[in-house]
Amino acid sequence: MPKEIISNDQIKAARYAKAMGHPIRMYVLELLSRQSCCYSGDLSEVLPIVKSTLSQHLKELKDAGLIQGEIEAPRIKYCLNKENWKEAQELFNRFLNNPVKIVDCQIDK
Amino acid sequence: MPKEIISNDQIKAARYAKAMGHPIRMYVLELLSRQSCCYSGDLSEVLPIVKSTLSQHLKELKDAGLIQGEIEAPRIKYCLNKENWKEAQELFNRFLNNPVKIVDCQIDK
DNA sequence: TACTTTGTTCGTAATTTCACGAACCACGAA
DNA sequence: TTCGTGGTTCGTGAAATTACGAACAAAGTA
Repeated sequence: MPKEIISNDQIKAARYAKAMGHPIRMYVLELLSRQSCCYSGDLSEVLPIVKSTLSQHLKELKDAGLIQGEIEAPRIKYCLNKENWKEAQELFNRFLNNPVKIVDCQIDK
Repeated sequence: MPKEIISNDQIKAARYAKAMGHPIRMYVLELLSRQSCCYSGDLSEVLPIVKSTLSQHLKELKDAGLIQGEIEAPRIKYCLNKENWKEAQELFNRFLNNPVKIVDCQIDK
């Protein structure tokens, strides 16, 4: 949709950011970045939303490529998608840790 | 809205992430992180959207606290909101650079 | 086979987002 | 005062998001 002025990295970073743009999804991601995996039922017990809504949030994280589910008996085990998580880390690290210049605008007129 | 299970930091990070969740806004933020400031008109010339839409995106970034505008003659100069930008950096750095554990779930049953 | 557990999908409703054009406002210049 | 210039706000649609409950599906257990 946007022209070539917008880089692929910016589009990718925006997609990851959008997936992170909800407290519930942030919670899940942070949990998975510390705990390696979890089950939807465990989340459902703790979070203030019904399971169908949680399922939707998990689907969004999955569609964005940030997590992945693995069938395990009656349950489904969720973990980070390591590959894409790494990509997101790199994109955001590069983006955020750009040293902010103090020089004023080029266009000074 | 969410219970106490979700931390304030997660809510804040989600708010920043949401603001970053569009390629246009990503573009603006990345520009400002390299260039210290810019004018809406310059962006409008380059980006494939009309100026009213751009204005909306800039407002979202402003509302999220990531940028600020300063009136300057006929134009408005936009820069990063240094304070909040720093906060976002810290939140995301902490969040993203959590070393991913390889140990399996606690709940192994 | 019937029951239970675990999650997804469906249908619905309220809200928000995204994009556009038209109208408007502030302010310096003629 | 009138005219540009530069942006914002308003009004409007189309589409996406968020949330819920009900219904459904898969797979192990009685």
